[in-house]
Order: sequence, then C-alpha cells, then structure tokens
Amino acid sequence: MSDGPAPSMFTVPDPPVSVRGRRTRENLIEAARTVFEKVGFLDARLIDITTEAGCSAGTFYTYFETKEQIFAAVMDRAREEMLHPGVPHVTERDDPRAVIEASTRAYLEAYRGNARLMAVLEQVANIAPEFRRLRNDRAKAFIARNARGIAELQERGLADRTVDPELASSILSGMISRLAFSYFVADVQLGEFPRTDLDTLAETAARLWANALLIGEKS
Amino acid sequence: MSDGPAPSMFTVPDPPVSVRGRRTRENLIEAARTVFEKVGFLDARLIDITTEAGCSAGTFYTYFETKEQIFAAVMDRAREEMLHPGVPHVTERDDPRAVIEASTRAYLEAYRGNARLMAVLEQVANIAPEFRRLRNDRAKAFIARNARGIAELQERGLADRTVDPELASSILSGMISRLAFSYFVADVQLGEFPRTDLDTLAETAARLWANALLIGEKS
Amino acid sequence: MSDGPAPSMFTVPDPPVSVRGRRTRENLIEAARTVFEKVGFLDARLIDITTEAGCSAGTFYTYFETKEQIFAAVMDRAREEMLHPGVPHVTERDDPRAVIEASTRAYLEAYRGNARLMAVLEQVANIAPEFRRLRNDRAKAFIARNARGIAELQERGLADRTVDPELASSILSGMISRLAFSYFVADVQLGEFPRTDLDTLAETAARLWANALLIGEKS
Amino acid sequence: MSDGPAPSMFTVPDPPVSVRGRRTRENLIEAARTVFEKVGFLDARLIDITTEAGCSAGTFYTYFETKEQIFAAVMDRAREEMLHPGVPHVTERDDPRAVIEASTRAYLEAYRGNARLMAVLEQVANIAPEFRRLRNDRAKAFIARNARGIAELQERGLADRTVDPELASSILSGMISRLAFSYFVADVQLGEFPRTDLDTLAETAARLWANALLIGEKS
DNA sequence: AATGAATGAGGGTTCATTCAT
DNA sequence: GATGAATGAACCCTCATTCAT
Repeated sequence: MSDGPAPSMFTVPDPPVSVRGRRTRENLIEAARTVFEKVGFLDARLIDITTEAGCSAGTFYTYFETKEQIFAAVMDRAREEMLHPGVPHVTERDDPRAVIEASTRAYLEAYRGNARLMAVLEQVANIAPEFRRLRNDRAKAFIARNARGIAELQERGLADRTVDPELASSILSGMISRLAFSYFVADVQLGEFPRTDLDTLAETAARLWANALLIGEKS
Repeated sequence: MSDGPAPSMFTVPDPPVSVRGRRTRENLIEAARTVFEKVGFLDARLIDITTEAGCSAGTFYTYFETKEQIFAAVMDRAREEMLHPGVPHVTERDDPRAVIEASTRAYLEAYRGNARLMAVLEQVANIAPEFRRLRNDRAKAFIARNARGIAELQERGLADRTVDPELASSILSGMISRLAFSYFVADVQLGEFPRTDLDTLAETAARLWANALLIGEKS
Repeated sequence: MSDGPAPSMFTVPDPPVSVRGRRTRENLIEAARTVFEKVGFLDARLIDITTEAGCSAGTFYTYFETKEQIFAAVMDRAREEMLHPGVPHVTERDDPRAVIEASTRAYLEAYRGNARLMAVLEQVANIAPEFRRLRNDRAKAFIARNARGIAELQERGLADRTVDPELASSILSGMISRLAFSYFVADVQLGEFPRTDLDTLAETAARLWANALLIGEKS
Repeated sequence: MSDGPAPSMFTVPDPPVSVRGRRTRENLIEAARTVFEKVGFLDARLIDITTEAGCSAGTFYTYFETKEQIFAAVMDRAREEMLHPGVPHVTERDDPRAVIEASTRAYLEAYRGNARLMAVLEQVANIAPEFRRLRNDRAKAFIARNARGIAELQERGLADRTVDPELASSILSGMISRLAFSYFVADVQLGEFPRTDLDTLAETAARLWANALLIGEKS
C-alpha cells in the first residue's frame, strides 16, 4: 500500500570503491529483489540472497548490515520505476475529470508493475516499524500531492468547497491505494477477484473520485 | 483491514471436557490476545502466552497445535465484538445520507475498539495465506452487504445507475476500511496523524461516499 | 530372535484385586501388543496404548510403571503361544532325521505365528539391556535343549562325536533362529525374500543340520 | 549382523571445500563413531557428537542433516575395515575344507574387530528402515558370494548336489553371521558366554558347514 | 574484497509422569 | 479405580553474524 516515490530512508555503509565492489553490490540488490518477490521478506534468508547473487555469505556484510537494510536498498532502487503522477495540478488545463482518470490509471499501472514488491513492502511495514514509516511517508507524499490538486480545484470553483482538502485527499487517496492493493496483491494472492479489467477499474474509480468532490461533468 | 464478521475457519483439537480444561483454554485465548496485541504475532512466543495464562509450556499443546491456530481462536472470539452494520438496507426508510453516515460511524467505532487486534490481523494476513483468506473473506462480506445497499438505492432511483454496484462497493468499502486502518492502526503506530476527531472523519467519509454515488442531498 | 519359552523376568505392581481391575489390566496388555506390533516399541506412546485399551492415560500407572514393564507383560502373555519343541529327545525313538525335520518345522511355524512380536523383541533387545537378557535366556534354553538332543545322539553313536555338543548346538540353533528371523522378520519388512515355501525351508534346514552332525541317512 | 561390504547408501550435502572443512567433517565422523559405540544410536545426542568433535552444535548441520546421515557416513567409513573374504572361490585350488575354515576365521575376525559398530548397526536396523536395507544388502552380498562357492563345489562334484546353492548359502551364511553376532555382540553385552576361543569357534563352525554340504574329509 | 566454516542463542515440540477430582 | 489436565525436562534445529584465511 505504498503510494509513491519517497526519498531513501537508510544509508548503507561505505559506498563501494572498486568496480568489482560496485558490481557485487548491484548483484546483491538484484538478487534480494528476486528473492523477496519470490518468498517474501520473512522467509528470505540471507544465504538465499547471497547464493542468488553468486557470492558467499560473508560478502553480504561488506555492503549491508541487516536484511532490513538491503530491503531498503531494494526499495530505493525501485523508486524510479514507481514514479507516478498522482492527480496532476490543474494548471495543466485539461478537463479535471480527464486528468483524474488519467492519473488514476497511471497509478494503477505503476502499482501493477511492482505488485510483488508492494506485497513485500506491505508485509514488512506490518513487521518492522522503520518500514511502516517508509510506507506511510510514501502515502503522505501521495496524499499531499492530491490535496494540492483538490485545493486548486476548489479555488477554481470546480470542486466541493465544504470538505477539507487534506482530509478528503487522505480518504480518496486511500481509496485508490487500497484498490490497487486489493486488486493486484491481496486477491491475486488468492486468485479470486472478479477480474475487472484495468480500464474499467480506473474509469470507475475516477468517476467515484470526481463525483465525491462534486466535480462538474466532463464538459 | 478486516471488514466484518465471518465464520470460523479453523477447528481446534478436542474441546476440553472438564471445567478446569475449559477454564485453561479460556485463559490461553485471553492471554494470547493480550500478548498478540502487545508484541504482534511474530514476536509472540508460545512461552509468553502460557506464562501470561499462568500455565506451563506443554499445556499449550493440549489445546492448540500452532500459534496460527490459537490466533484463529482469538479472532473467532473477537468476532461478535466486531459486528458492525455496513450500509444498512434502505428498506429502512431513513434518509440515505443519514444511513450512510451512521453506518460509517459504526464501522469506524467498531474498528477503533479492536484496532490493536486489527493491526495483528493485518500483520498475519501478510504472512500466512490461511489468514489472508480470513481477511479477504471478511472484506468480501462487507463489500457484498454494501453492494446490496447500493443496488437498492439505484433501484429506487436514489443513486447513480451508471456504476456497477459490486465494483462501486468494492472501491468504496475499501475506502472506508483503508481509512480505518490508516487512522487507527498505521498512523497510530507511528503517532503522527493529524488527529481528526472521529465525528469529522465519519461525516466527511460519508459525504464523499454519498456524493460518489450521486445520492441526493439530505432533504 | 527369541527362541523359546522362558519365565517372566519382571514383576508388576499389585496383582489387581477387583474384577474391573483385572479386566482393565487385560485390556492394557492386549492393547499394548496391538500397538507394539503396529508401530514397534520405540514409536509406541503410552497414550496410544491407553487409547487403544479404552482407558485414560493415568490409568496406565495403576498397573504398570514403565513401557518396558508392560512390554514384559506382553511377552509373558505370549509365552504359551510360542512354546515349541526344539529337537526332541531321541528317547522318542523315531528316526533322528525325521525328528529334526519335524522340530525344525515346528520352530519355524511357531516363529511365523509370532513374527511381528519377535520383530519387536528384537528391536527392544537391541535397546534395553533387560530385554537383551530375556532374548538371550530364551536362546539359551533353546540351545540347551538341542544340546541334550545332540549329546544323546552322540551317545547312541548316531552323531559326530568329535564336536562339543554345547558349541555345536549354539551354532546350529543360531542357524535356525537366524533363518526364522531373516525369513519372517528382516526380509518381510523389506518385502524382498526369494519366497521359498516353509516346507522346503524346513526340509533343507533340517538336512543341513543333520548332515552337519554326520547323522546317518534316513533309513 | 551385517555381513559384508556394500556400496554407500546416502549422500551427504556438499563435500566441504576447504581443508579446515574436511578436517571438521572427519572429526565429526570419528566422534560419531566413538559416541555411537559408547552409548548406541538412540542415546547419542547430536551435542555429544559435536562436543566430542570439539565443535559447536550448529556445525553439525554444515555437514549432515540427521543423525541417521552421519551414522551412514560412519558405516561408510568403516566399510574397508570390514572387508572379509567370504568363502573364496574354489578356483583357488586349496582343499575346500581348509578354504572354508580360513574364510570363516577371517569373517569372525573381521566381525570381532568391529563388534561395537555391528551392535549399533543391529540396533539401528531394527529402528530405521533405511538401515534395515543396508544390513540386508550386506547380508545378501555375503550370501551371494557363498552361493557361488557352493555352486562351484557342486559342479566339481565335491558338495551335495541335492540342495539349492542359494538356499543353502542363505541358511549357512546366516549361521555364521548369527554366530558372530551372538559371540561378539549379544553375549558380550551381557558378559556371559562360555568363552570359547576364536580358533575353536572357527574350526567347529567350518566343520559343521562343510559337513552340512557333505564335503569330503580333508585329505 | 571475498570466502565459507564456525558459532550459539533461542524457540518449538514431545510425552512420560503426576495428582487433584 | 479412573480420569485427563498439567507439568517441564530434554533435545532438535535454524540462521544471522563473525572472523581467520
């Protein structure tokens, strides 16, 4: 249920000096992502990761101190892939409903592309406080951006002015991220969702969002 | 992120015959709930539970086979406390918006009352597949009930007929459960939410829900 | 590899007084035999035995002190069934070879009828010293009887006088008991013996025995 | 009651790479043998073995997965020491009775040299099916070799042609292995055999064997 | 930098045995 | 006599972490 890009929270020991060192570190991070996505955080043993990376157990500690730390590195690495627009500022002068739908779709697509990693983040966030923070920070960034969008629409008289934009954003942003989680993680894990296609999903969610804020009909 | 009552999923071995046995089993379940709420599922050791229950380590196995099983018993026990109304059928002839607000408030209050346990369920659901199912079943029950409510409003011409009631319900129900989770679990764990009071929360969420479905203003 | 009847080696606590008590004790012994034959001595849990006997765990200790003790009782009970003739004294004036064959067959048949119990005895004898003694005492009794038979044949000039009857008996008696063990226990457990029929087996073994002692041809 | 060499049955995980690793593995095997011979298989705790080997408990699992597996390694290691001739083929042109006596003596001597280990094997074979197989395979190899010897003697007209060489061999080979077991294991454990010396033992057993097959007198 | 063997704390689990009812 | 719940010692096994090479 992470909601967007956020700056790294953890610092790893010494930034590797040699080429070989940099290479090994890369391997470890890729291996960790592979292993985490396959078996989750808890069941991943460090030795699985080092084996996958083609190095020995001890080498792990040259670059990382804990499993948590390498997970942070994995999440960090995944940041760019997970960039998504949120609800863009309306200064982009498009029709608000079109903008909302586009950004909802973009969010869902980004989530889908990283669903397995999101599942792991969710697992970890419910285990380790430091990742709870990571998850929540991402959520907050997403909420803040959307809150700005809502506020601007309100200022332009295009959205319901009676709701607090922060609060409305946190509720509606949660709606979207929860949808993504249900759709791409929770239910997929059980193989049992009414498999609505992503287009319908994005369209419906965007409509509900726009209606909720009493945003006027698409012209 | 559980959303409602659901039937028990696990059977525990031989229900104790004697009074003493029943007593001990009760103690264990209460102790387990206490321990789980304090340290979570993963960090709970069986010996913590038996110590809390005032019995020896071996006694655990007289009543349960695994930590998962006693957790299931705890959840089972907590079922009644967590009953909540969902969006009641509109046959209850109240103003729809009032009904939605009341049931939203009821949901949030029920969730708040079991927040720590919900946090644990969320942790467990992301670890053990059998509890993923438990969580999802509860969510589904909640969604199904709300879907019926939405369909009835649509039939009476009081709600937007262009959305699929099932899909709309899964999105909006997710919005509510996610809100409850964020508000009472995720953020509380970090101590950092803009502490909106529950009334405002329920009111805003209900308004967004009603608007999303284009339900007419409170007369 | 037990070889014959032997007196009980263990004394059980108080000989049960009441009828009900006697009955329970019987049940326990029968149950123990059933369980031992099914899963062996090591894997038999006292609770398996009491369950099979239809009584509670605690009741066991009314009649026995240890698993070893009830096993001794089982063996004791099985004594009569396992009576077998050995090589009868030649005062029985039959043809020596016929006598040897008859008694070999009798031994093998008796062994076959108690094969599962013999397997357990063998297991136990290699675990618990007190049963090693039980097994060996039975073997000795068998050897002693056969030694007397050999000595008598020697005295009558019908068998090789150059061998020590005690030593010859221990070797040849071992041959028979080993054959029974291989045939009815060891290989059966693996399901892979060249399944010679018991007649051929007895006949061949008896011929080898008689030849070994240079006993004259059947007249 | 094992009867001869047999190929290894178990493979242990990753043969250690470093010298140090090989050394530790050796230590563990030697330690295991020591401990097994002292207290048997069942009473041997892994920690006894690692302590004896001078390493920590966890190290065991670097080289072996179970107590059964290290026992297999011990037996494997002991294979060469236990090579014994069986009844050599008569192509060796010696007097058959001399050959039989020599090989009987060789068998008994080999058995005596590994008596404690044989006792353990016998214990284990009556507990764990995989070792039952090990024991029986060894027995079969011994029987097969002796059967060939008997068949050759029959072909040369030097032995009773009326018995099936396979069956006769299984009976007589059993006689020898049973003798070895009784003499060096079962009775020694109780300290109560009429301590016949090995020469007499071998001589008598060989004579009985040869007589049983009606092999002509030593010229 | 990399190796991989060694460590050992820590938890789960079993089941013979006891004992209050 | 019978019950069956409670006990707790005993042992196995995992795996993150260290460190000599």
